[in-house]
Amino acid sequence: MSISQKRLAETLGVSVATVSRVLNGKENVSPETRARVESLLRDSQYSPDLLARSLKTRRTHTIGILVPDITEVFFGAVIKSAVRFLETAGYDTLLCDSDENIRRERAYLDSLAGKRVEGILIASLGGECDDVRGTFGKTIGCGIPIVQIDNYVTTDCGAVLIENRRAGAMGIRHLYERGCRNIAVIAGSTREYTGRERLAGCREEAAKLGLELRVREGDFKERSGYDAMRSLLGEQPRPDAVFIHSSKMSYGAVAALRDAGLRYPDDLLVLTFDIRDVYGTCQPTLSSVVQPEAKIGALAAENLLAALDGEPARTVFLEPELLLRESC
Amino acid sequence: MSISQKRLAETLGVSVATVSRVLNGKENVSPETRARVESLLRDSQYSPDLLARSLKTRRTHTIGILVPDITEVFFGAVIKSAVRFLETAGYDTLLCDSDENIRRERAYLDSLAGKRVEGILIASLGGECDDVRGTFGKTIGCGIPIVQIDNYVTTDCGAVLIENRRAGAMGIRHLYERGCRNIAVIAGSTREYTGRERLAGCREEAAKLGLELRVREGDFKERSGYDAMRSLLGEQPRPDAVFIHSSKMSYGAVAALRDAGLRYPDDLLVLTFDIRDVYGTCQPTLSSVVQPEAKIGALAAENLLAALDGEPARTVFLEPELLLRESC
DNA sequence: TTGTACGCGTTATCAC
DNA sequence: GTGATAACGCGTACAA
Repeated sequence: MSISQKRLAETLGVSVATVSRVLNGKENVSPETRARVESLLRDSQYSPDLLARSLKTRRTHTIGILVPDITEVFFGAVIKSAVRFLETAGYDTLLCDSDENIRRERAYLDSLAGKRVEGILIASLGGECDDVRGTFGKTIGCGIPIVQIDNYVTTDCGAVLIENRRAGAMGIRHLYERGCRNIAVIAGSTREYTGRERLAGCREEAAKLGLELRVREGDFKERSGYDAMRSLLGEQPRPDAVFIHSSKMSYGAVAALRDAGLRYPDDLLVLTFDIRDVYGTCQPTLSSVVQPEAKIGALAAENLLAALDGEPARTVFLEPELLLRESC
Repeated sequence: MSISQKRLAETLGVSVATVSRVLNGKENVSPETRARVESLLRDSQYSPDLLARSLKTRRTHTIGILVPDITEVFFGAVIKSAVRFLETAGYDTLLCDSDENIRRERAYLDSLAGKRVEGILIASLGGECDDVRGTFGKTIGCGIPIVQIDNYVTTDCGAVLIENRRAGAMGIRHLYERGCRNIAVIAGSTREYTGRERLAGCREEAAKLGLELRVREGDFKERSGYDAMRSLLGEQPRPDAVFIHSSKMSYGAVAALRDAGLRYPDDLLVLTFDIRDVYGTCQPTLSSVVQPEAKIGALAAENLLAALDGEPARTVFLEPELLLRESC
């Protein structure tokens, strides 16, 4: 238990109002009393009760950030960027990891609302549309602005994300230009927006180029990437390129490739997603479609703060980038 | 703004007390009134004000977790484990990333105290001892129990961590047994406990074995690992083994090795820290001294909850483990 | 310059 | 079974 203003006031023989004034740096307090209060403030372990303060001022200066997996490198970068931006703007952050669990996502959404955050940045797991509308609906109904990142599940609030179809198309086009005509895709879950869109982009581009696409669907995690690649390698003819739609699935897929005794880019080309791997830990180095994480985080935060000022939150689509290394 | 109990009560023609009773599932309320309240509760977007509730009940059921870098794989695993444990025990979590910044660590510590968390799990950056005592002192003075993880900076509160000296000794011993007599160490910052202890363990074991140790000090991050390895390779004779004390430094060091045209384990053996790399992304696979992350997280959380019940928080040292793969 | 009093949304105590 | 009402810690309008 920390001491309260009331107690401070009692021991000092002044009123709580005076203590409060000193704490908030108000002008109308005499230098002597101010000095006395500040002196006591230093050695008595006073810690202002932010809950009570927020209750009174009706402001928390707090933004919630909710992602499916905090250990995903992409999310880590986005979060750090957003948190720095918000910190500069004087906002505190509440970080939540739903662990890819839609129930937990909802629980966190309720919890954040209960904590009276002033806005939320969310990479939702997004189910069916009406379902989602229901989930976000309650939060928005409480007057809490939301900005989506990564996953775009509803038009009811703003979003900052890449043009995922373009990312898919970009990958297929590149592999085609490298001479591949027998391309396989390991897609993320099509129950999620990013999974669907990236795959749709691939299909569109393939259709334009007159290509057949072999598709496997995973869940964005290592294991599903491993299994999908294994399954693809069991087919004849073997694909001449594989485009994998998440970083973790890519690592799994590369392991499956190696376990099958195959090598990239010799036996087939490999194109990944969200892998920068600056230090070339994975050899040969992996080419990848990457997102501007820092820009996404900062822009989403900026967008959200604008929404707090009443502006309708915008939806911004950024350009994905093709990071070419050795794998294709 | 979400609706309040008062408003609900008004529209229903009952008192706030009744609404509160229904919300808290108290028995003494008639079935009919309960039904009426619950009905209204459903379509009016009521979200209980957790701030007000905590202010009144003087409980937040919230634990703060503060680490230097949320993207570090080790911390990610510890956090997830701790959060799950706390969730099961009915506790909420406030996640903070100090970004290796001691000033930010202190700011978060104050902020968490202000938010009236009931306990804190911290992997501190830990400076000089008195300094630290000052930092934690205020928090502990407020009656908030702390349990340290990873870094052990003060005896004033409990801790859950590995026997870091043993981890260092274990690594040197293993490399010695593999025939190495010219071992180099890339240590973490000796201004941090883990950096100091791991290095001390190495030195002790080396002394026992009659070995000279070549030591470089880094800051746990990739770049410093790269630079340290480069510097080591510039020396004659070249070391026959390198023991690197963090995962990120290891990736940097491996890159430097490769850039120098050398290979492990042929040209020299490599032993890393905190790298599990289940899918063998880095080839040849890296041997590593690893920590039981899940156990650390759960045990630390359990320890902290016990401290909330008045038990003095214990300090627990766990065994590091040697994960042997191909690199040594 | 300083103090008194009120209210933020809850829960809990006490009457009825 | 239900309704006033006090209190949690804080900021502030109003009085003094």
